[in-house]
Amino acid sequence: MLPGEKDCSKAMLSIKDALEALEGRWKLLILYALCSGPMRFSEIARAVPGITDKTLTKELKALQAGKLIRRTVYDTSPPAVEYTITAHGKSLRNLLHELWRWGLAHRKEVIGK
Amino acid sequence: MLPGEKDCSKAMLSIKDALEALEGRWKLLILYALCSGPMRFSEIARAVPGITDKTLTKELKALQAGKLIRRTVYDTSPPAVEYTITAHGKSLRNLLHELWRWGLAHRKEVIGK
DNA sequence: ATGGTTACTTTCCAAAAGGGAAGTGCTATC
DNA sequence: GATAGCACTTCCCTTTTGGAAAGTAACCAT
Repeated sequence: MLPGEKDCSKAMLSIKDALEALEGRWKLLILYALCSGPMRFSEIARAVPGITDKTLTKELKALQAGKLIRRTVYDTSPPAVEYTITAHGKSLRNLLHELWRWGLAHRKEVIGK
Repeated sequence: MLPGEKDCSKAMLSIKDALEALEGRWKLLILYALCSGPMRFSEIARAVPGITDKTLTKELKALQAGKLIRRTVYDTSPPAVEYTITAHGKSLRNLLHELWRWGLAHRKEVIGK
């Protein structure tokens, strides 16, 4: 920590916090899927291309811990479990939108014509 | 791939592209540091808290491959190497800003008051 | 001669990510 | 009676990530 870094590293630390909460290639995709409404486990698994059951379970737990989604169990049989995005999770919509636009541009710029 | 998923999964794939290009906890922090102007290797190492030389080297290579930064070598001794953010990299500024704001809110919401 | 700076690379190693496949307990359906 | 769906969990195994520390070649300051 050198002098003169204070303001810069404050923003740096906030960004670091955000990246820690959203780390990995799955969390934002899951949140994006949940933007269109509550979903059950198997629905999310189908909506997020390539994710395995095991990974989905883990990511859902992490998202709950970060208060980005809520888990509701309905006492039916077989039990139904619904995942809903929280207000805090919804506040990522702008970011998701930016990511979507940037991903499009990036594909044009780098991946191919 | 089920019917009815087309539009949704298109956005999903764009977001996936973006996440792939920006994966890991370091790339966005490095880009944030470079937003304030070109920097040399050791300057970036100092600006990004916690990163090691090895990791920095690797991430810089990935960022170059993704056309997000440019590497310029000055033939002095000892050699000076400068990293500059490209226009494509600069197009992430909104995203970085969103991340910064969201990180602040997240800390208040989850990590503690 | 010694030590420092620059921009890395290399080696070793531990931890985490994550895929595949199978299992679980219950129920609804054919 | 067999199969399928639900929401997971468990096991096994490979790959990836990434830290710590040392090395390197060239040069400069003391």
